[in-house]
Parts: sequence; C-alpha cells; structure tokens
Amino acid sequence: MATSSAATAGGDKEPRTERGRKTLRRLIEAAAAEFGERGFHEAAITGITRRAGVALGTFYTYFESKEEVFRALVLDMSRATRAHVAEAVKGAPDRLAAERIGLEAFIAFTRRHPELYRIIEEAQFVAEDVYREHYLTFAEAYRRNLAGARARGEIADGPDSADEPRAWALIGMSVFLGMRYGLWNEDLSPGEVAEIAIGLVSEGLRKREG
Amino acid sequence: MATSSAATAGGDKEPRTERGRKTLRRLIEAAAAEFGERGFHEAAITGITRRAGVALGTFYTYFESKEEVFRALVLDMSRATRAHVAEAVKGAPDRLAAERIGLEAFIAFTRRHPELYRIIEEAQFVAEDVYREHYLTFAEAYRRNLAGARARGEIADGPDSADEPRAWALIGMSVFLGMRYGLWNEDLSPGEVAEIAIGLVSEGLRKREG
DNA sequence: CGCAAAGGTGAAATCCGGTTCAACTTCGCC
DNA sequence: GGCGAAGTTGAACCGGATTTCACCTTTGCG
Repeated sequence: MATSSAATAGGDKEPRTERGRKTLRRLIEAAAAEFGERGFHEAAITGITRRAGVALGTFYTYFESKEEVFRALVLDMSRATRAHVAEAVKGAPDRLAAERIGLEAFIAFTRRHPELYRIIEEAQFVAEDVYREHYLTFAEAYRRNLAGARARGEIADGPDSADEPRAWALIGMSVFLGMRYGLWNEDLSPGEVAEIAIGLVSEGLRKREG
Repeated sequence: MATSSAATAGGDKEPRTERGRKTLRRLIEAAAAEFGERGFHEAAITGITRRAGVALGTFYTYFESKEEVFRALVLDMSRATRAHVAEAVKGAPDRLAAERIGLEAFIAFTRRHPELYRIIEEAQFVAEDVYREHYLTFAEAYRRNLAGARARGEIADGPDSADEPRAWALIGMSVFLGMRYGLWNEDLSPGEVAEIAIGLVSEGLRKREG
C-alpha cells in the first residue's frame, strides 16, 4: 500500500524533479510503516526519515506537519480499500454473492495490510474529519448498492429508510470481523468467516417452520 | 459513569481516610471527563487535577502514571457497559427480543455517555491489551448466549463453530450503529435503528418465495 | 491535646520530539 | 560549463507535558 496517489492527495509542494518524486514516495512509504507499527503519537518524524534514508529536514520539504502526512495517508488508504473491495466484487452475479466476496476480500486485505487497518481506525482520534468522511463515503456507496439490489428484487424488500442503517450494520460487521479474524488471530480463513457472517444476514436467525 | 469501582480496579494505593476516598473519586471522574473530551494524548494531568480541584502532585498520590488511570477507566467502563446491557436485557422473552433490546440499550447508552464510547475505542491505540480483553470477554458472553438460544431452539440451528463469528458480527454491528446513530447523529432513535438492524439479522436479506 | 500517618501542594527537574533555518549539494536547461 | 531552481542536511530551537520532591496541612486516634 501507500500508493503513489498520496502525493496527489496531500496539499504539499509537488516535487519538480525525478529525484524529488522518488524521495516523496519513499517518505510516504516510510510514514505508512512508521505509523502502522507505532501509532500516530509514538511515531517520530526521525523514525520516518530514518526509514526513508533521508535527513530530518527533508520531511518538511514535502509536508507541513506530522498530521498532514497522516491525513494524506488516511485518504490514500481509504481509496485503496474501497478500490480493492470494489475490484473483488466486480463479477458477482447478485448482491448476496457480492456481500460474501466483498467481506472475504476485506478480511483478507486487512490481514495482508494491518498498517492500513490501524491507520484508518486511529484516524478516529487523530483526524476525525477524514475518518468520518471515509465511512460516510463507504456507507453511502453501500446504501446505493442495497437500494439497487432491492429494486432489482435480488434481496428482500423494505422501506428506503432502512437501507442506510442496514449499510452501517454491515460495515460494522466487516470492520470487526476484519479486526478479529484478520488482525488478531487467523484461526479461521477469510472465506470461512465470510460464509458464516453472510449466512447470518442472508438467512436470518429466526427459526422457520418446516 | 466513572463508577466508584475504578478504585478497586486500579493497582493504586488505596486511600485510608474518608478525605482520600473522596479525592480519588473526584480524580477518577475528572479523568473520565478529560479523556472523554480531549482524548488520551491531548488530555493533560493538569487538566484532570484542575477539574478535580486539587493540586498537580495529588494525582501521583493515587496513580503511578497517566496510562494507569486510563487503564483503570477502561476496565471500569467495560464493566459498566456490559452491566448496563445485561440489565436491560434481563426480562427478554427470547433471544431475538434480547438482541433488539440490547442493541437499543447500547445505542442509547453511547448517546448518553459519549466519553465512555470514546475511551474504550481509544484504548485500542493506548492500551491494546485491555481493549482486547474487553471485546474478548464481551464476545465470549455473546457466544454463550447464542449457543444457549440454539440449544433451546429459539434461533435457527447451525454448527457450534459458527457461534463465535456470529457473535463478533453482531458486536461489530452494535459498535458501528452506536457510533453512527449514538455519537455522530441522532436522526434516528435507538429504537428505530435497533428495529431495522435486528430485522436484518432475524429475517435475513434473502428473498423468500410467496 | 498531641502526634504519627495520610493527604496535599506546586515549583522545578527532566525529557522529548516537532519544527525551523541557513548553509550546502545536485539537477536540468540554455 | 555555468547558473538558478530544486532538493538535502542536521544542529539548534522551542514549547509543552509528565513526573519528582521537600515541605506543609489535615486527619484520626489514644
């Protein structure tokens, strides 16, 4: 992760030369590693520059402050996460299949990129505005998907007003399952977890006669 | 919040006199307010002592460090949250009813006590061990409830191994709905949100013929 | 009352990491 | 090959926070 697009995201001085672009890229990657491992407050600019192999002052050629890189990183990772899930879900035949595939992809993704999960979640306490933005964007896309699926008759019908809370419920599920089975412990595979969780929301807990 | 039991929770020097107990209680309440409003790192010991109306040094009569109070507070709030939900759910006729009531109580609780929500979630980045402990305890209790309900035939059956992921899924739902509809915006009542979310997991998204 | 133990005080020690800046090097183009 | 712009350097500055400590006040009990 820490894709090249973070350069675009930041309100920083764009580098004019090839050397500059390369340094910026290394700083961004170093920052992702440093923040991911140590958290925002434990992370040190010197740690970032050491990882990037540049001097302390160089950091301030590209960023105004510690918080600014952090914000740029969150935006970047927010995009990366959404893009990854969207890509995985692309060929799904219907909404329920998409849910399963998306959840599985999300858990596998947090397992592969724990820094990314951590940085986004820590944003809640470091840059609340971008954190909200991230989930509001995610939830809105999700809500539209649910509304569309209802319209096409792929899932059970219900009032429009239920789509948004449903979307948040499903996101919350994903995030916690990602934390538990992606970050904390890998005792179940992403596929198994997704199967069970989507089973829950597709079939429901209510007992049916028969 | 910030119940008296935090005194018990901390590994601090127990006060021997009435005056001491009173001061400790005020410090704990002040700490909850300070951490809740400003977050762990922005919070200052001077802020805590100012709120409590005592001198700076007094803090160190009862706590070894800033982190120690924070941990004590998390333990305390973890208990308070579980106790509150358990109490609300007490008279529920069956598991599905308990789910609805519990979720509604949780959302209402975070709305009433935002500091509590914030402190517990921030623990993820300040004292990860107590954070894990909190959710592992919560999830284990939840899992047992689901297993019991299955055994009694109150909810759809399934393999034992599904109970744990189901529990985590339901907890994640609650936490995110608490954040969105408890903390961020009160455009829907806790009851409405709980109704929709529990509808989702009890009836399921799959379309049924008929 | 009297005095040890408990509690309270706040100035000062201590630490620490973010940010600045003036001097230096490299780059890219004419 | 030379010149201005871009990039790099790291020592020093700086503010702010936690924690310590020697001294003072209050409490509770015989």
